Amino acid sequence: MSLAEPGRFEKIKVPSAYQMVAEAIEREIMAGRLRPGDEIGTEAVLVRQFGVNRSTVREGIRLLEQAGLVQREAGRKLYVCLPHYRKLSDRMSRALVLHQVTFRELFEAAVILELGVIDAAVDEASEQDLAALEENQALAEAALGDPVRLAGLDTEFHALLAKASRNRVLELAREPAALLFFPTSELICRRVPQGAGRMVAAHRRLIDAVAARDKEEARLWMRRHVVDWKRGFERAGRDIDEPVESIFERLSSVRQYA
Amino acid sequence: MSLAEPGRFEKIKVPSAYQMVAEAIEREIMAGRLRPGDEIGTEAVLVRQFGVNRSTVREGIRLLEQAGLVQREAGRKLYVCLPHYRKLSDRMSRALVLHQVTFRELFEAAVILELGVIDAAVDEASEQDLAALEENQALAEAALGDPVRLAGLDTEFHALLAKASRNRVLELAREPAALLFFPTSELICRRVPQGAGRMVAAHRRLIDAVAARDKEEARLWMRRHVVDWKRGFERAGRDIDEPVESIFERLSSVRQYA
DNA sequence: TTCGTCCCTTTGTCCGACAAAGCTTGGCAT
DNA sequence: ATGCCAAGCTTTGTCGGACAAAGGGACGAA
Repeated sequence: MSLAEPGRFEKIKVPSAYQMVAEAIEREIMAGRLRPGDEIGTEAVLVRQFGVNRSTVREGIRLLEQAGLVQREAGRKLYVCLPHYRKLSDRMSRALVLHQVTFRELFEAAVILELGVIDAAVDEASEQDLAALEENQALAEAALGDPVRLAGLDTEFHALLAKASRNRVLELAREPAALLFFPTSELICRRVPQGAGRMVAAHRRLIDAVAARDKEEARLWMRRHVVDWKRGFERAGRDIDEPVESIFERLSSVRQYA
Repeated sequence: MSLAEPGRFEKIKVPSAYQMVAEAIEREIMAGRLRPGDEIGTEAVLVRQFGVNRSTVREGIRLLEQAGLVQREAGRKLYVCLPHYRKLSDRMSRALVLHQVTFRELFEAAVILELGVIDAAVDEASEQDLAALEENQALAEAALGDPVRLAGLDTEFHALLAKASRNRVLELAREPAALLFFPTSELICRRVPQGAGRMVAAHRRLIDAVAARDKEEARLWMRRHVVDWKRGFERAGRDIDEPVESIFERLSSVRQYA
């Protein structure tokens, strides 16, 4: 029996060399001594600096690469970069799927998050934000018969609203749920005849309310919009208490690690 | 000029072998053919299955390891595991810091998220949840003079509330912000004399309101509690519009990759 | 100046090797 | 028979070296 058992002392952890390489570079980044855009030396340089083998350096770099802290440009130079929201959100979404969260959890979180977003968006949206929303709306009205395209535009619509909120914390908080939530709009638009029309109509009202800085109106329509999703989901014959994993296959992007 | 520029064609991506190894294993996990707890073969087995070198397999495994999809037990067997919220949230928090979000963004998101949490907690909290909150409260009352301990208990209090909401989507959505938000309570408790007392008093009211299933009361005190944080923050001489990176050093956990 | 070619650098992959730490097995003492 | 211990096998972490492919730069030709 060699497993650590609870007791007087903590289990001693011996960090491996590749972990220490990753941590060392990460510390430089978090401390601001390496800034996004800066180049990290070549593998050969790192080998000399850390005094470990190139294989070890490479394994360490893989950790940072996966964390989104460094990136290779076209298979070449290695440089520091800001972890991109989308990538992080993808990971969170996968975690939610693996934890078998239900559509109900997703729905209830979406109500809270999207209401919060619309509140902030009414206060903060700029002309550019409104223009982007209008453009999305125009595309959506032209795609009323295409569920796949429409679902994509719905997802984008809410992402644009989140950006208009000018609150990146909120933007990041809602994204994982959104990535799982809105794609099911595709299912709804296909199965429920009036679904697409109601969705686009709600978007119209939301844009107008944001433009008019009318918070009450905006909240009202956002609530209707999200509740519509729930109704459509049930009308499409799905159970709101089923785990989301059932529809996840189509989401798994091929270029997860690219 | 070899950089891909926007134009007629998408950039061609050539996935490397180690990425394909990671993706292949990830697909098995996401498809449910490998379940949490299952063992993944030894490196030698993977070498034979994928027909690539062990170094390549190892680099692929590093990606999965960092993604939290696989884990090694005591440096030995490799097995599939559920990505843990805490680890994902750490990563998100770091991203927020690197993106230089401000305390204002953090504060406004916290208002929305914590109000959402308390709403759900009032509906869903079980006896066990309440017992855990009471225990936390007892410890906090005994630690009124210890800012560090108190800040930790405050963070835990809100995490317990989130768990009581029985909504894992919400729980995960709030955690990254919480990891940055509540630790500053330490600063407040140290600098603002009445800070600690007000905090513990608010927690008391929150527990009671949840126990009484009184949503209005709970929302009221949660709002006061969070606004108190903001007031304390300003009274401690900090600017709400400064980026959070300024206080991040103490958060960077040493065993990020362990 | 612009273009194409050659050469050097760097990455991705492969091969082989070895020490340390787990696990297994077989023998030994009780 | 049961329990303990040591030797041996397995697996991981690390190392050293090697090579093809692709990027980048220098150099010369048009």
